[in-house]
Amino acid sequence: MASLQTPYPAPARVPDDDAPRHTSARERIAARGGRVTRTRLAVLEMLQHGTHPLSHDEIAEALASAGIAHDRVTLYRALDWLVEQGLARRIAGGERAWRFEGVRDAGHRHAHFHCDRCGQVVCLEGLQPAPATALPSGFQVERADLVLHGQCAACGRRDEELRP
Amino acid sequence: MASLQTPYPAPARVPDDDAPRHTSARERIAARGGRVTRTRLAVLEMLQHGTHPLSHDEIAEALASAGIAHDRVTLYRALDWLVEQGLARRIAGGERAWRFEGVRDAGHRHAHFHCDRCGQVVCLEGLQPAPATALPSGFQVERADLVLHGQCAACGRRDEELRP
DNA sequence: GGGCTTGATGCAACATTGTAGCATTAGGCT
DNA sequence: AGCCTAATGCTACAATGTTGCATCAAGCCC
Repeated sequence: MASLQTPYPAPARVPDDDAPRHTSARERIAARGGRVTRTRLAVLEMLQHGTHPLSHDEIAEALASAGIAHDRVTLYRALDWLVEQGLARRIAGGERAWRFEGVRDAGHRHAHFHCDRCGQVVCLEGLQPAPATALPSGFQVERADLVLHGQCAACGRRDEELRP
Repeated sequence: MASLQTPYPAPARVPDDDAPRHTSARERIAARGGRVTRTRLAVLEMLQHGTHPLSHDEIAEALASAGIAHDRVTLYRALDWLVEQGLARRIAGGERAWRFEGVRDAGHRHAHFHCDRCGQVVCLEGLQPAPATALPSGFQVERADLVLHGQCAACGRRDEELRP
């Protein structure tokens, strides 16, 4: 009977990198043996400094307005690579599209809040799933995704203004 | 400061129906004022008796092999309607596609396990997110989705057989 | 610094999942 | 049995993601 210690176990596959906050995007990419290209660089920097998970679309838009030439497919592939290397994480939002956030501390995980009104996703530091109870025999958990759904503060305020 | 009692609060919008297990699919559909059509009937029965959440595709296939004529769009709409009426729930799996499960007890919610090998999703009775800690001010939670990812028992066994 | 190798890119074409509009069918009420 | 309209079935389209392949450029070697 496999019992589950915590839904947020140690990370599986991140190499020999503790990703201290001051490591530059350029160094982190090179450290994985990947080529440092303008797309990867810009995307990783964007994710590292972002305060909430970004969708492919949002990233593409930001790249465009930063004057960085890019192709839809290239961006998909860059994101895939970053996730594969443990430099970014993929979050299933409420919609079909994935969202991505930078990974600073490889061991650190947190829940997310998805606003069903505006679609915004925010990270919830300090909120984690419970130490889980038993799982059916033979099941092995690698990670847990906890997504809270509801209405964010901004949408709540907008609501109040409309009918106070 | 809004504080969060539990990530699985009481259900929001399900009408005056406690959906006891012995209520037939036909009755449950009619009780909501919907027309009892072969598609809705077959889908709801499938979801009610299913042991794990089904994808649109799986449902379509099952309908087809049961000889029930159906259109892709009709199935989407039937599922939408069932969810809207609180007779089914929509679960975001790891993939892009939604999965659906029947709602027996409206108040009852549970977590899900997604096998990253075979893609199967199973329901985890008795596993719920922790009583959550505080949320940023102004945030209102309506529901929480907890999805554990890893390897299911079947895939684990298959693995052992290959290299014991 | 210049050339080479191969990983990364850009493009075009395709796949999957889901929606919208609209004419037609059939559920269920009288 | 007939009527009204909710559901259906088509077609067309939108959004998101993937594959194949020719071309480019990162970074290694000299």
